[in-house]
Amino acid sequence: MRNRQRESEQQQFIEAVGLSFEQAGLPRMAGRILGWLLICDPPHQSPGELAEVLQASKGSISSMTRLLEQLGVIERLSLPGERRDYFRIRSESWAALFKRRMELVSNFRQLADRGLELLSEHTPEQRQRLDEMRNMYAFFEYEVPRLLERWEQERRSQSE
Amino acid sequence: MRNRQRESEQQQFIEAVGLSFEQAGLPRMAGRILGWLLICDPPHQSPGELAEVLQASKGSISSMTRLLEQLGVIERLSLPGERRDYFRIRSESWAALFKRRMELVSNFRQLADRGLELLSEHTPEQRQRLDEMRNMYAFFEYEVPRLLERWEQERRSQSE
DNA sequence: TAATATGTTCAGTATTGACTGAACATATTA
DNA sequence: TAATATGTTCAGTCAATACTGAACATATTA
Repeated sequence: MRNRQRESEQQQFIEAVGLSFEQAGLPRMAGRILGWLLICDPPHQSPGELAEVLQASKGSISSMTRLLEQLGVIERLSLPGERRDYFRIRSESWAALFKRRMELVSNFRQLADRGLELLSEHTPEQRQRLDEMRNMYAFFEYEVPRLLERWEQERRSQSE
Repeated sequence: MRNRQRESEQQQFIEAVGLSFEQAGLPRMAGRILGWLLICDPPHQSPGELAEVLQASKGSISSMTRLLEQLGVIERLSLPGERRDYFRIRSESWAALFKRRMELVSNFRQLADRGLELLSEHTPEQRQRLDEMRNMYAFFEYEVPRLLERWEQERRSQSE
């Protein structure tokens, strides 16, 4: 009966996902929820179950699931004949997260443009810093969505 | 004499960069420093000048410039015959920042692998969530460095 | 050597925001 | 209707950390 060991490994995995989420700038508890939803059986869990497994308050589970839902990472699931709600990971979750992150890139490109307006009367040398910033973020702003499309295509052909 | 207006616009730009930096998970003051270094004249500034313009303590300037230096975003500059140090933006700054961010992608791919080990005895259906996560992050872990290379090439050909 | 100019360290403060837990809402069953 | 089961809201707590400011370090000039 290696159940203890297995549970401990699961807990460690959950914490690791939590920490990574925190590094990405999201609340740790949101990461913990996601960590558990990645390995739990069945793959859908009720708020109550989440609170118990993660030893968190119901309030925290409620607000973090709301956040994850808004981010497009999880979805709510209601089963016929059951009054409880469930959450599970959306299949597009990671692409959704990635897209959200890419908004920052667009934001930085806009900042560069704004800076260039400020220096509109200045010499090319003065503007070079902002030109480089702008060019690079514009490049990624254009190319990353294309990369995502390529990924979607590959995924589609994989699942056939 | 529209000097007041100009200064106010500069301050607003600095704050905007600060806020964007904060959204990206870095200290706001680091963003402010970068914001000013993007538009200042001359493009290099001493810690003292930074503290004055940004109305920040010398301590904060000292630790934030250290951080930005470690991140590869700015570099220290000492001019002959001057005892003061200066900071300016590195030309590779944005690529350096971007690469740093991409470490998170690699991290998430590794997490997915770790999860898959935990579910090594489970059915393909059970493992699907983690498979998708792994596949997507592995895709970007591979492709984004290629994109960065393409960018470096374009940049080189631009500056010729 | 003292006086000045410059920069760093670090202990302490202040602020932000994640998280808790109790009160409240809603639905279901008896 | 009361009793139970479930979920949300929100005021308050706590911890992490960005930032300040004073003490300290270092270098330069007189």
